Amino acid sequence: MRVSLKDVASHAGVSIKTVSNVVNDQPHVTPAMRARVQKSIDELGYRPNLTARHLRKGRTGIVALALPELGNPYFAELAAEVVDAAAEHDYTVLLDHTGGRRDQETLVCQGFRSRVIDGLILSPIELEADDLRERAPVPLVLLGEREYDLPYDHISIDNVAAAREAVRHLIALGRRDIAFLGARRGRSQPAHLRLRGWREELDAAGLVADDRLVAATDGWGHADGAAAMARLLDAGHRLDAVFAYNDLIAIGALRVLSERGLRVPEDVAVVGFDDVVEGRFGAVTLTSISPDKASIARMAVESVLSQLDGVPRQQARRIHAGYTLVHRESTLGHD
Amino acid sequence: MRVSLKDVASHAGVSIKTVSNVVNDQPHVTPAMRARVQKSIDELGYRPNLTARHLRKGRTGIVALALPELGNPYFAELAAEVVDAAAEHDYTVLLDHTGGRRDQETLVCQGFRSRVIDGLILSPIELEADDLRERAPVPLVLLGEREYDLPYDHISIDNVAAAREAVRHLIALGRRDIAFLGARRGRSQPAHLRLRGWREELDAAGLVADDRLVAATDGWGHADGAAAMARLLDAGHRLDAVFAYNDLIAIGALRVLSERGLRVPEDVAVVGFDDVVEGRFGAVTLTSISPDKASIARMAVESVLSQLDGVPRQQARRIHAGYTLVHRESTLGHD
DNA sequence: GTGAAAGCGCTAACAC
DNA sequence: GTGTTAGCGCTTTCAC
Repeated sequence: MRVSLKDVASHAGVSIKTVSNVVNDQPHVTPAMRARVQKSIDELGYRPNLTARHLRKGRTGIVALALPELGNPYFAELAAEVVDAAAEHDYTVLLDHTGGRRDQETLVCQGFRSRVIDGLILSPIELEADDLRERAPVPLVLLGEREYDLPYDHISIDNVAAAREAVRHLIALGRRDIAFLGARRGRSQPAHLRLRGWREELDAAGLVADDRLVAATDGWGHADGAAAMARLLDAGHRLDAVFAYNDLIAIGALRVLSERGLRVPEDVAVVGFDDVVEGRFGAVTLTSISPDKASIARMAVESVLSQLDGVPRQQARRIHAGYTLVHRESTLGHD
Repeated sequence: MRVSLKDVASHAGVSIKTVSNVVNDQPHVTPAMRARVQKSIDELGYRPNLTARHLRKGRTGIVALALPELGNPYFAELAAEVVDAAAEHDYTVLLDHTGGRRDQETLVCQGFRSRVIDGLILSPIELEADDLRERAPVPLVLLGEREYDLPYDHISIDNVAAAREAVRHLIALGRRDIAFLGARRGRSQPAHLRLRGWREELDAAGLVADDRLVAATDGWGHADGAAAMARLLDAGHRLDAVFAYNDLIAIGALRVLSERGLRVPEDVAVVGFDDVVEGRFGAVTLTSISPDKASIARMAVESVLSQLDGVPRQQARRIHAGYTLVHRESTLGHD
């Protein structure tokens, strides 16, 4: 049977309160008393029951992280950062994956597990503002590209600016026919941010943003990128560069390009988004937008914890994390 | 303020117990009563406090998964499977990463968070048997390649057999000088299983297991594989095949091979281990041992839950999950 | 500085 | 079928 505070108290011949004081490092305990209690704790092998503590304090020390999919290394790398950031505040992370499905995302927000987590960090894909009409039962922070007009903090990089920088880089290389891979198929959202950045930068450069060079995908994996690239090539449109929604799509495209005998970057330059490790080790390393994952994670955790301490946000904060464009072979050529 | 069972009870004009019965779907409640209580629940927006429930029941509904690193897609993919497997039993997953460091692994086992989790699934790297001398405070299941003589279930594929199959495949291709990439540098463990499989199969085929063709690495990432491959090539040993400890190392090696102008598989055939998605989309797709991640995850969760229901294991079970060798371009040649 | 007692929200005897 | 009550292990006033 497990040993409780009470057991320690009677073993040490003191009251529960005193033991509690020792356990919680309260100041007003005499050193002698502290030593005596500590001895009992050690002998009995006492360990505090966190569930009970949490019930009492109203906090669990757990924050949930709900991501579309762990299989995508970007999210996996981000999850690792969140775990670290949370650990710095003595918080642990409960992991969910929603599959990017609206029902799952809604469920997670509306208090699924609400009483066992202190807060939620969510990276939504399909979630709509309506799904969040009623206030989330715990502090909530949103991550990622989707934007909502809701009173929740939202942390992301400036997707439009980042996309523009990627396209600008391609244009500077002399490319003119720049495809976009990874527009969402069948989503209501009119133009997501990275696609908008692609369009804006092309417009700004006086080039045409040719919709025939926009390839939609069902998902965001390698296979989706490969399929989209193949479709574009099969359609016979001229193109000399590709800007992909993310690295996985870009890498899928790279594969098809090589199968078709097209050289990267000579024939087609490619830029991805996310800077996943995998992009640094292909036959052609991938130029990519590199979001500052560590600071995204840190800010997300801090947002949750500050909401926990203070009043719930009336006003959403839109926080932009940093990013850089990392130049690699897919736009530079081999050394 | 949050609404509790008591609030619902007084609102509906019934006792707490009745509300509890409704919430927990107990059989003996009249439909009329059930409807009335449900109405109050809905109006008040009641949601059960899981912490309190768990304190009472002694279970939290949470199982921890401690992995070396999420950045490695194998672990990320495995984590996703564990989340799914746990969900089928209405369990959720608390994620940890240990960084493969012994102190972290020990901490996790010895009850770090023990009172808030019902069980632990751990994939150890550096952990030694001594670190587990005193019984873990919750049901524990071990995953992965490390083997211990301890009373805990251990789930993995048959690493020796799988490695032998990989090497056998290489030999069948006519390769004779088969390198092993990814032996652990500076670890006490004399021969880990995949290395042993490499050696055994070479012996069985009457070939020499040349230790000069064994390249140690510090870690298990792309960069480690690239460095090891480069070292081997620089040393000038003749080799016509590579068997890597995992896919990431193999992919790093692939990169170096291509930089050096060596063709895969014509000059050097390569086999990896893990079958991560990434290996299916490189310029050269990667032949790999594919562990049945879903069943590993399922068995791990089931082991924890069965220990929770029954008596703690006196006898460890060593469970082997299935695997297959997936043939791809790195040993087959382009189509 | 230390002790006694209340109560966090829930479940499960047991009584009605 | 439904109500009453004790108590899971802890923290926290409030006395002493």
